[in-house]
Amino acid sequence: MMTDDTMTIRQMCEAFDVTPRTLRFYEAKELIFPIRDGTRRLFTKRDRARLKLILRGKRFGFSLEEIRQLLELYHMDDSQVTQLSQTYDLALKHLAEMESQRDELNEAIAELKEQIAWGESELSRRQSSESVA
Amino acid sequence: MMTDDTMTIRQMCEAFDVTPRTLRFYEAKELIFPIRDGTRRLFTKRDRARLKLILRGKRFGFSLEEIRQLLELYHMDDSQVTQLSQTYDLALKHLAEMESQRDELNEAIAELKEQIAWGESELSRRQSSESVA
DNA sequence: CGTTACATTTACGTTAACGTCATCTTTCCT
DNA sequence: AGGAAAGATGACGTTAACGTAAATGTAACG
Repeated sequence: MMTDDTMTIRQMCEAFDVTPRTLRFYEAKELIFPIRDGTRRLFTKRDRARLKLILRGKRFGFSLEEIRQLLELYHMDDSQVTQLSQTYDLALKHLAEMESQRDELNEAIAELKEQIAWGESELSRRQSSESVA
Repeated sequence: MMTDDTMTIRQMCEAFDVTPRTLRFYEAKELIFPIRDGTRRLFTKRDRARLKLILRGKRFGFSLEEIRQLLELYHMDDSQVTQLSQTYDLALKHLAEMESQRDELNEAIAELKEQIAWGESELSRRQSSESVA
């Protein structure tokens, strides 16, 4: 098989819409761990799963460091499950944070919708009086 | 009345848990417009409403510049309603973004819950075998 | 009137998260 | 073989969002 399930840095960039710099940066920060083919990076399925979570975390406003810690929960090799309970606590904290963020977001959406409705009425008002002016 | 509905910078800081530097910074960036009593800043009800929206926007990962533009929708003096439709479009874009963010957040919450459940089962497994080891 | 206590302005410092060269191998293609 | 293309490694630059320190002003209190 040629497709031994790894991807080059270019393929990763296109697949996830990031730059090579970003991927190298994430590796330096120990968020992903591409294997090496000589000097080149090869990204595994695990790296892709992690990158997906990283990008999502970023959209939620988490820092890379926070994300790095959360990734420990998702990708725990059965060996170093030592800090599991600690990681578990962290996950619960994040869960609570995300749920409250969701609630607040729903609230904000409702308010924004109200404002938009007001804007719509204003727009139509101005349009109907336009011919008069 | 002593309480002419304005607050000092200290009161603001305690009320919103921010530093003076932050408030001055937001003023410099034209996100809030405290009035002056001589050289001192006095924050009005309008400033407080805006600050609340600013802090919320930040929690959702919006930049201060994005927030500044959104604030135009919430605080539009009937005079310069000129760019209303432009602002209105921006609000719709943000609404869509927020709704999609909410959906994704719900998805992430579900996944995180799954992981936490897995973590729980692992923890109990390790605990039951602890006496054996 | 002196001294705390809080404010203001100015300006340089800091951190996160990359961007942007410059330089050097490695690889692939004809 | 020999260039073009892709990848790697520094190293310095950049932006946002404040932090922090210095110098100064002013207001209230005993």
